[in-house]
Amino acid sequence: MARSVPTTPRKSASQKRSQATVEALLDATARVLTREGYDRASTNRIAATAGVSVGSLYQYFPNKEALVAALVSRHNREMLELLRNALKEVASLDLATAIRELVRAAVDAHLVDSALHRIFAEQVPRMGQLAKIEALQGETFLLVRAYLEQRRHEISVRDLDSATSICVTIVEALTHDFVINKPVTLKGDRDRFVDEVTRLIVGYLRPSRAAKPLT
Amino acid sequence: MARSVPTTPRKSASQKRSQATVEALLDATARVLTREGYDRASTNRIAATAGVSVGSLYQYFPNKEALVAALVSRHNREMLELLRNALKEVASLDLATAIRELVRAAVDAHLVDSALHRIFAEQVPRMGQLAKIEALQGETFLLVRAYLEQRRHEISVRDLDSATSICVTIVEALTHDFVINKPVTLKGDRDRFVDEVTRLIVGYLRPSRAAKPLT
Amino acid sequence: MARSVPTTPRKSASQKRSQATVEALLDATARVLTREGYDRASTNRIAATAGVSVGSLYQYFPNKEALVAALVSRHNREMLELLRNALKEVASLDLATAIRELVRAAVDAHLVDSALHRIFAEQVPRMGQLAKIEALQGETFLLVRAYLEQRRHEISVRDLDSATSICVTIVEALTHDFVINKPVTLKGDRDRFVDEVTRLIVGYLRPSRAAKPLT
Amino acid sequence: MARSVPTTPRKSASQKRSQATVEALLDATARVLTREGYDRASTNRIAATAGVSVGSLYQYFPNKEALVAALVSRHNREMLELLRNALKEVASLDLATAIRELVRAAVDAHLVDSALHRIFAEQVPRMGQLAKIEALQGETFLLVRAYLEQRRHEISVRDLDSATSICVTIVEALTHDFVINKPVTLKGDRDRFVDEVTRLIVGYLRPSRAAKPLT
DNA sequence: CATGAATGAGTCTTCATTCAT
DNA sequence: GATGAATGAAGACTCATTCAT
Repeated sequence: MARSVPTTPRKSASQKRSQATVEALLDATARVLTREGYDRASTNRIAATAGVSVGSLYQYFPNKEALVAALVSRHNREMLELLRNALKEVASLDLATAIRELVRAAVDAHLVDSALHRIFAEQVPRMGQLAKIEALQGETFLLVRAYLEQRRHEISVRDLDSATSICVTIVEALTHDFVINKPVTLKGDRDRFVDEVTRLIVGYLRPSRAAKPLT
Repeated sequence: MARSVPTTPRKSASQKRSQATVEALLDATARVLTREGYDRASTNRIAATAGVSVGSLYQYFPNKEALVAALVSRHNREMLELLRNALKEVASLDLATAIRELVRAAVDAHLVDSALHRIFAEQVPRMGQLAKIEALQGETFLLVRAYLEQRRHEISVRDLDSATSICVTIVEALTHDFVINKPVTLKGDRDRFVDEVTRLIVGYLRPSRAAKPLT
Repeated sequence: MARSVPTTPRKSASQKRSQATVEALLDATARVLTREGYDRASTNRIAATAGVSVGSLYQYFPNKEALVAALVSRHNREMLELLRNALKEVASLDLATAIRELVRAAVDAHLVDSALHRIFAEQVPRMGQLAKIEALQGETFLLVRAYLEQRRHEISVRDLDSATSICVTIVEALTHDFVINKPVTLKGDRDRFVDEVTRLIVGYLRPSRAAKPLT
Repeated sequence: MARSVPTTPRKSASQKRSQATVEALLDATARVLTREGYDRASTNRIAATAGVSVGSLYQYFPNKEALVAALVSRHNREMLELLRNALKEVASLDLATAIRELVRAAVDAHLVDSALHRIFAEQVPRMGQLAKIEALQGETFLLVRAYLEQRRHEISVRDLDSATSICVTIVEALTHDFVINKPVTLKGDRDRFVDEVTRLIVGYLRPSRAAKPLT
């Protein structure tokens, strides 16, 4: 495909141009999405916001869904990055401290672009290729599951899979609620929130034998 | 909403017919919503499904949003009803058993019409319906909060508001996930699911003093 | 579907209205098609020309293709009508005279709306449901075939199917050419044209035994 | 079109490259046209298929129309070539045998690239290409007319122009139908088809005196 | 009150063509 | 000359809503 004499700068120049366009489109999508909501985010509006023609948009994304999917991917990648880093830094700590740090990281992740995250959670139809949203959950599951595996000796639940799934769902839900709705009861008190969630998770993973009969 | 004490039989008759039409429209909305998704649920399609003209639809609902809002309300009422009943039946039981029953009720509530519930959760917030959904959360919060208050002596958390909020959010998220996504790890094993969630909640509300140093 | 008290005038009124709209759309399609050509005939333009909104167009025709197909149908029906009448009037005549009249009818048929016919022949893509264009050929084939069958004794070709097919194709092609291109050689001389074609066809169907060795 | 006597080798080399590009573009156009149809044959797609950039396409052809026109020309040239050859080989034969060979040649001509020919016949007239197509008809007319002139003594029709026009139109129509639609009645039986058409034409050009009163 | 035909703004998407590199 | 990114006008089609009957 590359013809003769395609001086690298040329190719790289056009590559850079393309990439800039794509970047601009994703940014515009995020902006329009958060400012106008999913339904009012038309491809024309997005292109205009990106300072690009609709034609260019369709040069890079086959349809609106793909565009949003790409943005979701990018956002997910950013959030996962935070989780990965947190897991690294936490590797040698004891469970409780580690969990606390991880919860803190979860809050940070949700703060990356909470408005956008809210749109994703509330408005983007989970259909077709947009199932990518769930992919985040999948990756998260695997990372957390690996971590817990490694801390197996500090954990007393039997089924690690279920436990992982539960923890991930819980932290996601609570963090989301905390960041998005700022629940009246914890309004902004981030430390108390982290404490509370940590206690919840640790209590679940490492129930003291003293835990009384449930019947 | 239902006018009280219909005076003349004639009036009541027409009221009954109206009521039936409204009912038919809501049913049709639910059907179309679950079968076609929010985006393809047009008022024309809904009216057709209800066996009514679009004109009639607009006789009863000023716009599409109001129609969906009414359906959300109806659905919420049904789910809350289950919760209220469960709370009554559970009043005299000890905390752990009670929680178990309440979790079970939560699953039942999500099974009332899980497909519809999914649509509401994933697509409806696009509209101004957040209010309605939050209203459900609000009512739920109040009911649960009242129940926990009454069991205060069995609960060792300090801030009952936070605890309520956390419990409600958790149960909602886990139940939703369980019903909608049938997580691989618990696929369909409802009893194990209920056990696990119960243990989680009880452990959180009534931590054994034995829960030792986190460091 | 019919509700109570739908006084026939009402129903018929709206039926009349609908029908008028459909008629207007088909007329507009013909006009736009002949004036602008197939490619420039957009649904919006057609609707505008019909004095109707695009929405109405799509109320009656699922897409542009269907609209054109309906017009083709209508046009075909008109042309076939002429053929049917001619066949009736010709039933008792001898073959040669009959053929002459039929050729004349073919010319008339092509003159019904020759501009439109030209567009159909030259510009309408023969794809999808537009295969209806060929349906005309099919019906024509059957009618002519039936006629020839009935005149079997005056015809000396062996395979009546082939003969029918050939006659139909020939007459269509020549008539089309005559009407559309007014070939220099016969410019407008309709009687000479009819004579010539008649001689051609009759010579083919009823070759005199005297026809010399072809080898 | 090919410049004559390329002087310098260098120039000739680049000319050869240009020529190759043009050839590639025409081939690609034919491929895309037959595979996708006229409507979906975009210049971008054609360029891509040719392994060339759109820019290059526009270097050689001012617009899409010119590109298709060139392809039509090439195709016409190929078909005419077959006709010319057939006329040469047939020069000394008697009329009936000659006609038979010419009809055979017509079928061959239509088989050169029948898919492409179909597209030209059905879709291309949409553009200004009618000229090109009529040019083919024109050339064909002249060639055939010259041939018939030369066989004047074997032909008993009066107006040779009309006769030529009719023969050309007939053979084109029948052959086209035979090749494209494979009429049920003659499905694939090429020899019978050629026989039949030959009989038709010869009967028309050389009617035996025995052909009786038409009245 | 019911009906359903009509409306038309607004969406997504394509494609011939240009032009900076 | 070649490249291919960018353009934007234009087209097909949908749908919430209105209103004459």
